[in-house]
Amino acid sequence: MKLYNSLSRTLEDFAPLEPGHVRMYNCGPTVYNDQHIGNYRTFAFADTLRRWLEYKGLRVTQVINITDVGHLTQEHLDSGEDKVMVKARELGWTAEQVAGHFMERYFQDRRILFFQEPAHWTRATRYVPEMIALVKRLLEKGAAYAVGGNVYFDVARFPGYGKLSGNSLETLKAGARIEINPEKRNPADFALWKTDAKHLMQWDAPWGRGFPGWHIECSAMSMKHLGETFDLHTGGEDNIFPHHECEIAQSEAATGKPFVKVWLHARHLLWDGEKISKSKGNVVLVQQLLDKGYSPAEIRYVLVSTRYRQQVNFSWDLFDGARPALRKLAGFKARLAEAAAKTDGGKAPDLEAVRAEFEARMDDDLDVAGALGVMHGFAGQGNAALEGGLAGKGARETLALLDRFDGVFALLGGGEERPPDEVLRLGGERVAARKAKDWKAADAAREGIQALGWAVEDTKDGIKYRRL
RNA sequence: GGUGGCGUACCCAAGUGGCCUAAGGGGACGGUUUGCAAAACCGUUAUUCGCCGGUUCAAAUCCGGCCGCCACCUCCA
Repeated sequence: MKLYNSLSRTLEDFAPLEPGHVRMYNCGPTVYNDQHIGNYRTFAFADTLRRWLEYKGLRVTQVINITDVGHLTQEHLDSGEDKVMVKARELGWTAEQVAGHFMERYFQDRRILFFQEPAHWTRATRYVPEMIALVKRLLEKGAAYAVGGNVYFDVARFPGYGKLSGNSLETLKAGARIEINPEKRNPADFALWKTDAKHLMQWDAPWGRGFPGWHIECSAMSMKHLGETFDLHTGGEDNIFPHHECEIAQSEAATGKPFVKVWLHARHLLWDGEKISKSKGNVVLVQQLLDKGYSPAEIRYVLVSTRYRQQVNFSWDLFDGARPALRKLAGFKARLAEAAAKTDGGKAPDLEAVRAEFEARMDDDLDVAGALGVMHGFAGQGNAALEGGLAGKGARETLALLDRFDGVFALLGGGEERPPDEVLRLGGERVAARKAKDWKAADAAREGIQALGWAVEDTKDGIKYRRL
């Protein structure tokens, strides 16, 4: 399979360092706030990547980090407060409570959206000793320096600095909006450890009581669980610089080995043409989508259906379109399940050809849009085959392939929702009325059901209900 | 100022040198089916890929210029 490596800026054939076993690290959320739909797009990409690797028979060791130490923001630089601290003050909570609360909300959303559990959740606060050890190692190698209780990475000592982002020390200097910090040897030097008595979260370190720099956590945690060189590292495009650039610098300076083989970055999504941000008031949460009546599968469909490397512009229209699109696939699956129980008959579509086409799409840097197109074409062919009498063994084989595909997207797993009792009661009335050919009463029952937000389908196998 | 990316129908989106007079989904319209519907199936909906040049037997796909949009360089998925 091919993956687009941000580091080489080319499509590369991917093969894990250890045959059959992929080691992957996903940059996760900073838990000082609810994660919005844009965040979940990136997480959904990582989830899909893992599912695809597993489809291909590879074992995947997945690590997802949780940044539960805040990091300094521009507007709070003077006060020395980070995001978690600001939030803690707003809510009157401790930093731990803030992180714990939003982490729980994040986990809940992930369950709702059918994300798989990683092998390891790495919370930054649980890995401070590893970070300190890594900082020590960098100091010993002369790649970092301590000054006034702080430790900085010395970018001038790492020639590869800039290889991921395309920046160079010169261009960074030219566009510098970084305030000059007299402690630093080079303005691009970044903090590995900050000594700060006022910070809410502090740990003892050889350089003073304080807190770790942002970038060091990912290097320490990923290398602990995945080794000094591992296969895949994902994140949002905003992580390319400075975060991932700095991770590469400190990791490779410490080990002398390549850090990550393939870097994968998901592009951001916009909402109605604008970047999602609190100040624009366009932050959309998973819970809001659920409240509006979109199902988890519909949300997932929208999140996943545009290729991760493509910037996407979200709007309510996209979510509205997901229901009918998904209905075709879910209806196909339900019909196959019914036909599977009957005696053999009809002719199945060319399953081998469909499978090959689907896999070719996914192998091409996770072309989910293309793969979904194959699934829709498959549903079209399959439905036509069912109309032509496909049943029994052929239906079972067709269903098995559909299920196999869906293992990658997790869109069709949810069972049929049971309609409310009132809908079922009216449905019973409609059945009786139709039997008596009392069309007026039958129509009235249908209208009543529709008023409750449900649709009916009169099939030869009985009445069926579907959410509008 | 520097760095990276994008622009395909009403909307979303695949395709990156010839199977393209451009997948697929949504929407719209017509047909089959249905008591009427719904669902399903069949068909129609871009001779054209931001604009202008160039390379080539051949370009949405390569090159140059222009226009527009976005991201990063500061916390951000």
